[in-house]
Formats: sequence, structure tokens, C-alpha cells
Amino acid sequence: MHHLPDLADHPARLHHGDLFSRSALPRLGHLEHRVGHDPAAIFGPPGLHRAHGRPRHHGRPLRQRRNVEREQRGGMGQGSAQRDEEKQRANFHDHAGTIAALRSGRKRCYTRGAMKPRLRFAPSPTGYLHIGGARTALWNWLFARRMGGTFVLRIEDTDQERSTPESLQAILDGLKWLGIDWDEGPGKDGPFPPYFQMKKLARYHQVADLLIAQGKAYRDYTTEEESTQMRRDFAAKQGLGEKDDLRKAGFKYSSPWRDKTEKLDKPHVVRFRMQPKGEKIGFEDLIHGRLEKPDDDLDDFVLLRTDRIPLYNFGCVIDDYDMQISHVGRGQEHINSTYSQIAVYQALGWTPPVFAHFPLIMGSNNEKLSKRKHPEADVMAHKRAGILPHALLNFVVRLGWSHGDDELFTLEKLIELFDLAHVGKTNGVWNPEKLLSVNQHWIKNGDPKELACRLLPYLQDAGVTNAADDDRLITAVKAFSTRAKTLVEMAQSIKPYYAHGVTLDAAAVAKHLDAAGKDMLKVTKAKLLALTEWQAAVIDPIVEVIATETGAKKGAIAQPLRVAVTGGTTSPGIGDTLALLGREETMHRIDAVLGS
RNA sequence: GGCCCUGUCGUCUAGUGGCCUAGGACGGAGCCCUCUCACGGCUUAAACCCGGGUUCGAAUCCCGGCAGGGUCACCA
Repeated sequence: MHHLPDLADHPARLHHGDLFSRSALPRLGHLEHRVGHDPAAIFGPPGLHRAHGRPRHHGRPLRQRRNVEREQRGGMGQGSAQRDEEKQRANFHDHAGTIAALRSGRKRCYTRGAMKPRLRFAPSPTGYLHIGGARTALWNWLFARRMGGTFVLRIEDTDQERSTPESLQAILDGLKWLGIDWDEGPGKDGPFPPYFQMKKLARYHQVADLLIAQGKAYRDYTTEEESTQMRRDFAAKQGLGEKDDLRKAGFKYSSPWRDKTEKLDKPHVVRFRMQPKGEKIGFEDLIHGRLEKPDDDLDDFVLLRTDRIPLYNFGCVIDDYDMQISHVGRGQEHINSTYSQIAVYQALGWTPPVFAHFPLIMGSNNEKLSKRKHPEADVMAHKRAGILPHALLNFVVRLGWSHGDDELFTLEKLIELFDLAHVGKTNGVWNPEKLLSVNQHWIKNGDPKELACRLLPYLQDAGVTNAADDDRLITAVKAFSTRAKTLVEMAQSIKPYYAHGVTLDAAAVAKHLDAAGKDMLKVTKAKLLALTEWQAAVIDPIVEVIATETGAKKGAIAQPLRVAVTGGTTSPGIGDTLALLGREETMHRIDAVLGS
């Protein structure tokens, strides 16, 4: 069991003692006196999502659709309960209007007035920042930035077994490295704290009690032994063995406490009391359109564990509501849990946010990219491998999203161009070669000065201690910017230029430094000695001059020199190479070969 | 197995009924440039899962197969 401490800079102005204060959670003030009453009185009229403040723009097709629904249900005006439901449905369908607007490129509904979208990234601190999580964060962040909305970081630390402070730090570090910042969250006070789920347990309990009071949830006192016994009984009846998967046989848990209301002084979980009407339950997804399934397919899932800690499907709903999240963008693996969450929203009379379920990122084996099977799933592993943060962002943003034939984007361009309408539906496979080529592009086209700064730590790691963030390094970066796919590679390439002397490659020597090669080297040396300046621009012509004077091929001149000063047959242009080395070191290496 | 989602070159993708003889990018092959290695430029091979419909016309709409993925916890 771990306990997550506050971040050093997290204001943490909320303690359990003031959890119910007005300033902290406005609605909770009334809640205390009104448990058991109509939720509308506590939470405001159903169907009015506070994030938007007022009903949305009513598009004509939608109105028509609603009218059809009304007719099907036999007209309107049958009492307030039904009107509320009507209202709620109407508002619910307004999301479809938003979606239509968004998909058709009309973003006015967000840029005009107070309707700024609020998005969030809600990782659980149970490991490093995952590449899939990073893309989810990026897309949400990009959308928020583009629309002038708010990006919230919420920590879902309710898994007490696996959550660790180290993981939290790792995730924060990963986001920081990528340059994804947040407007509200750890270390950034916002209007709807706290941003750690473990700090608002009382809120979840309160909502759970409300649901129980309304018969929409129940206390389930079934012990673990009893439930395993139920499974065993089922297996026995079906003639299944211990190892058979009960799900495949259609096992469905059914609690004996489902319809009971007594409150016992015994440990229990709180379960949602699913009340299927034999209808479809579903939602409009920004990416997939209408998504639905039969409501009797859902079971009585757990809201609160025995230790009173909420489970994902519960905490998530309450937080998204409390934080007034307007759009939930998350991975496709959450589609099936969304149906359960919709049921909670409906039970509470809350309008759900707009959902967007992103395609998954798959490993080369075409399985969901996982931390265990795919080392490349770790964002920071790419930092260690010498990938530029922006290159990783550029690569990952295109995995499932497109802007015509464009592939390379600056961050500014992404903020300008990113939209959910062009997020695709199909899972994508992680392609390391492409990442490398994107990285190379930004190494090639990045600011050499910035690159030099970034390169320094990699040089340190490579054992180069005498490099500094100066003109020489910038020259080196320029010389190798078209020759390195990663910063690690670049550091390796640059390393020999910061050493004294060089190890000669035997094959290279045999090929280029035979007697003739050495003779040519002497000629070249004499020309170099005569130089008053030491720059690529004056060194390069020497090869040309010797070639015309002696009639030798340029290769016969440059290669012996190259082998002598670099030890091998490949390097940047000979002028750049010598300039980088400096006159003194160049002469030292030539003399070492000529033996004088 | 139930339910849910998805099928365009090997991979990422463009494509929203005629601009498609299906475009771009990575990777592959080849050529050019060239003092080496790169960069760059050019060329090239490579895909609409299958079968039915709707339509004058389908990669695009509908249905059925098939295939892949996801999900079925007191994880998130």
C-alpha cells in the first residue's frame, strides 16, 4: 500500500475537513440537508450541463428527430417527471448537434461566447507515461488549445495496490518533457479541486449514498467466499472445471442483496442497481457516431469497494461532472465501460459529456501496445534513445489523425490544425522506422543552437567531458544534422572529434594509406600548413587545387586525409571535418600517420 | 463464448457517389548528384477483405460472410 503525497508545489488547499465547504465544492453545501430528495433540487435541473451553461444551438434535423421521438411516445405534456426526461433527452441529443457542427468544421459553438470546452487527461499513477496515454493527452491538449478551452490533469490514484509516488512523478516528468502543460491539476490550482481522486473520497460516498437512497444502488454484503461459491456452483451445474472461463459459459453475477435495503454493520461493496428496460443504452461518439448496446447487457457493477474507495466507472463520472468536463477523449478500450457510465449519468440526472473514443496504438504483433510486451511503450525510453520530444509528438499525432497529405508539423501548426473530425477509427501499428525518419527531419530542420543544448547530456553519457554549448558544438551539430537519426547517434559521431588522437581502422588504412596514399597525404599536408585561415571554406578548395595540379582524382586526395584524421572512410565533407577538428589536432593526427 | 468496435499498398494514411488508370509518407528496388558517408532530386514495385445488393455510376451507401482488435475485476 502506498500513499500518494502532495507534489511539493501542489497547493493542496483542500483537506478532508473542508471538503464540504462551499468554496471547495459548491453543490455539496446543500447536499447535506437534502439527501433522499429529488436530485434535481440538489444538482440543478437535469439535462442542463453546467459546462455549457445554456441549451445548445438547436439544429433543424435534430428538432425533427426529437419530434419523431415525441410522437412515438404519444405526444407530450404528461407531467413534470416526463418533461424532465424530455428535456434531458433533448439536451442529450444536442450533443449530436455539436458533433455535426464539429464534423462539418463549424467550430463556432465553442469559440463564441462562454462555451469553451474543458478537456482532461486522467492517468493512473501505476507506471511510466505510456505512449498511448501520451497521445491521448496530446490530442486532448491540442483540442483544448485550439478551441481556447481548458486542459485539466486529474490523477486517478484509487488503485491503492499499484499507485506509487514514483509513477506520479514519472508521468509528470513525461508530460513535461513532451511539453504538454495543464491549466488545472497537480501544482496548478483550479476552480474544481481536488485533482487527486483519493482526496475526495467523501464526495464519492455522498453520491453513492444518494443513489442508495433512491434505490439506484445497493449495499452488497456478499463475501468473497460466498461469491466464489456462487461461481463454483455455476461451474458445477454447467459441468465446467476450475480452469474453464465462466464468462464464456455465460456466468452473470447476481447479488442476493440487490432488492434489499437494510443497512447492516458489515463490510460491503456498493453496487449500481441496473434497471434494464429492454432498450438500447448508448451515446453519440465524436469519432464513431452513435454507439449503443442493449441495456440488459450491463450488470450491477461495483461503485465503491469494501474499503469505500470508488472504482473507475464511478469516480470518473463524478469527477468529469464536478470538473465540468465537456469532452472526454480516451482510448477505444473504454467504449464498453462508457455504457455503464452513461447509466450512472442517467441515474443521477446528469448530462454526460461528449465522448470521443480514439483508436488504439498496436505493437508490431498487432496487440494493444502494452508496458510489459513493448518497451517502446515507455515515452521516456524514446528520450533515452535520442528522440526529440517534438519528433515523438509529431509522429504520434499522425498515428490515427491526418491532415490531408501533410506529415510534418510544428507545434504551432498542430494547435492551428488539429481537429477531432479527422481522427480515424482504425487502430494503428507502431512504426519505429517512421519515427526515426520524423526524428531525423527535425534534427535536420531544427535550430542548431537548441539541438546543441539538447545534445550535451548525450555527449556526457557517451563519455565526452570536454564539450560545451559553444560555437564549436554548433558547427559539429550542423555537420552531423543530416547524418544522424537520433541524438544518441549524433553524440557517438561527434565523440571522436573531441578526443586527442584517433584509432585507425585497419581496413581503411590498407585501402587508402598505402605508399601512394601517404605520398598524397604529404602533399596535402604541405598545402594545409600554408593556410592562414582554418575554415571549411578555405580547406575544401585545396582538394580541388591538388586535383588540377597533379591530375589525381579527388577521392585519391581526400580519402587518405579522411582516414588519417578520422580513422575511417566516412565523415562529413573534408573541409567541415578538418575545421571541426581544429588545425592543431588535424596536424597531430596527420603526423601520427606519417610517423614524423 | 456474449457484447462492442474496425477492415485502402508491409506500415501510417488521403479519399465523405463520378475528379481514382486510387494520391502522399516511411520502408524496399533503381538512377542522378558526389572527395567518403549522409542530405537532396528523380524513377519504380506495392492496397480498396470476400460476396451480394442500391445506383447510369461504389473504395465511398445497404446487407451477409470472413478477418482483426477491444471488453466482460472489489484495475484504470
